[in-house]
Amino acid sequence: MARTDARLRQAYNSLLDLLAPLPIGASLMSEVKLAAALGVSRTVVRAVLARLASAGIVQIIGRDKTLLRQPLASEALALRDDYISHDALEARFLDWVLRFDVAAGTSLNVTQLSRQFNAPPHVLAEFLASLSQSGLVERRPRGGWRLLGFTADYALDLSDFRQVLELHAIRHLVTLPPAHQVWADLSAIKAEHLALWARLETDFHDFSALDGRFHALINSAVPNRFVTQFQKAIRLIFHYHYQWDKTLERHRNAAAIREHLQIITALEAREAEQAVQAARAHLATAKEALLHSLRGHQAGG
Amino acid sequence: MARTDARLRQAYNSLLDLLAPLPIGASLMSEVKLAAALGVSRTVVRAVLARLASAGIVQIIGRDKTLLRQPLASEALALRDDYISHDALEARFLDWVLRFDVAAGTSLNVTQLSRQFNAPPHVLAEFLASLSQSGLVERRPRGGWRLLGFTADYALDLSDFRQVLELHAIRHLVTLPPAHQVWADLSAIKAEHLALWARLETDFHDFSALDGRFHALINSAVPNRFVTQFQKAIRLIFHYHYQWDKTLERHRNAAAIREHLQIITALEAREAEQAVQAARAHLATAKEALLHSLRGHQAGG
DNA sequence: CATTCTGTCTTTAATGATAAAAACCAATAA
DNA sequence: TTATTGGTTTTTATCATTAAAGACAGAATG
Repeated sequence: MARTDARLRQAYNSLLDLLAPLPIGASLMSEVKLAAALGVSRTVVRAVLARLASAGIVQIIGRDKTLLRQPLASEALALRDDYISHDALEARFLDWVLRFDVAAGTSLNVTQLSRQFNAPPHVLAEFLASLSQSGLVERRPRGGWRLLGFTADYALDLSDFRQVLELHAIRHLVTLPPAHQVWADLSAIKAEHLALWARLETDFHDFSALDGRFHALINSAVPNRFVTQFQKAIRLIFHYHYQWDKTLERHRNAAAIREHLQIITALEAREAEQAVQAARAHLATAKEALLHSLRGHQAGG
Repeated sequence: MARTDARLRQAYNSLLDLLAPLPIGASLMSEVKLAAALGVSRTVVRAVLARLASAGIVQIIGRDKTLLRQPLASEALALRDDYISHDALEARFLDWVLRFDVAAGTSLNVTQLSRQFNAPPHVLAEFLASLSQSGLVERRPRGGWRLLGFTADYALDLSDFRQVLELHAIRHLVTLPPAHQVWADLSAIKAEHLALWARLETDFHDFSALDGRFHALINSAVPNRFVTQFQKAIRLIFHYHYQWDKTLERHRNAAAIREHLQIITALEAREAEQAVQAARAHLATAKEALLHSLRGHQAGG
């Protein structure tokens, strides 16, 4: 019917915790300070105080608020199982889309998704709207949404676009002065690559995270909000695919580390063209791996 | 309360128009065919037919639907003033934002915007969510939205990103075979430039549209959905700014036409580096013009 | 007298109820 | 068989309702 009072309940319980160590007869802070302490608005604080007063835990006379008795642990208000966060929704939805073998063009319905992901419908609608910008999903003319799906075609466009941005970042990077932070970071990540190389037999799974940070570092040379935004999306999708395609994983990661090191070496020598060539080769490998994982997944079901 | 019956009303009126030329006693099509003809679902058609029957305009016996009498013009159902379309909303909102009637950082509330733009609140929420991807607007932690605004910083990022994409498109374009459609289009648009040049004294306002088509053509060489999407956003924003900055407009457009022609000439000669240099110069000019229009507008209020 | 605090009121956003529309299936007429 | 319709279920768009946030003025405190 209306907004839930989850916020009130949470604030109530938090205040009970704050009250527990106080002696009986102690006076509470002002409403404004309580609001700041609990991280809620004064309206909520007043509702909480009224509820505490009617429970006989505090007495409110004028602006004096005194603790009448210790609250019982059982007096905490029950919290309904809360909805998941936006980030969790994004992760679970992408996981579902990227794993789910739906034909491109299937229609999504908000009601079912909201049940599936335990989120209110309007949150899902908002989320789908934000996804529509990246072309994974689109609005149907009258009602509902259509999943365009993560097709091979989409993956190709994504890889190509990634290459454009990343080669530009490489070209830009070599022009940065030696005092720039990126060179220190590059040196550090080079050491990490060498360290992982030494223990690759056992820890080859760690490469996925390292790969993500390496590419983020390269792109950080271009402080552009659009580059950053795309980098985030690309990283998410590549990361998810890495999780499935376990074929030749160790071998593939070893090759990728070698490629990364070639790029780093060329960058440190300020050899722009050499770095670009190395990056081009590496991105081609990554694109191939993405398409391979896609084919394997689609074939497997 | 619930969904509006605007769809029913529109279908009813359309069907009245279809019925008008028919003689009395004529039989109507089947529900499915009527639905196809009116562009609505069969449910709506059935509701319309029921309404026509109760108005005594048609008689429905079994599956025979016969026209009893000519409908009067006054029997059309009144349409409540309909909400604006999604595209219109986008145009009006961007117009509002880009004109800087609001300071960057102000919080937006859906209710007020929904009144201002005559759109239901949830449509506005959906629209804002889709905008959040392009970084013009962001969600506030608890409720509401914040307008990040079209700052000089944003314009710089946008111009830089545009340059990355467009230079890539240029480099790609020269590698396309002579039989490719783009060369014919390029030749055609070159002629348009020369034609506009001849009548520039009077028609310099036509340049804005030509500029948009020229850059769209360049980018069409790269058939990538992300490039296309960004091109659309960039075009929108540059277009809006062109509309205000009237200082030296004729002079500026003349310069831009010369720059365009230089790019085209270099492309037609397959001189990649020369084309890139010309494009770089032109994009620098465009960036300067954008920033200039921004400063002028901010100073003006 | 300045500052802090509270009571009251207004505005706004999240949520459930609900009507309209779409989709589906079985039955029936052609 | 094939096309059409009746009945039913599912889903979406819209609205009323309520919780939360915020603003303001007046009261209380130091």
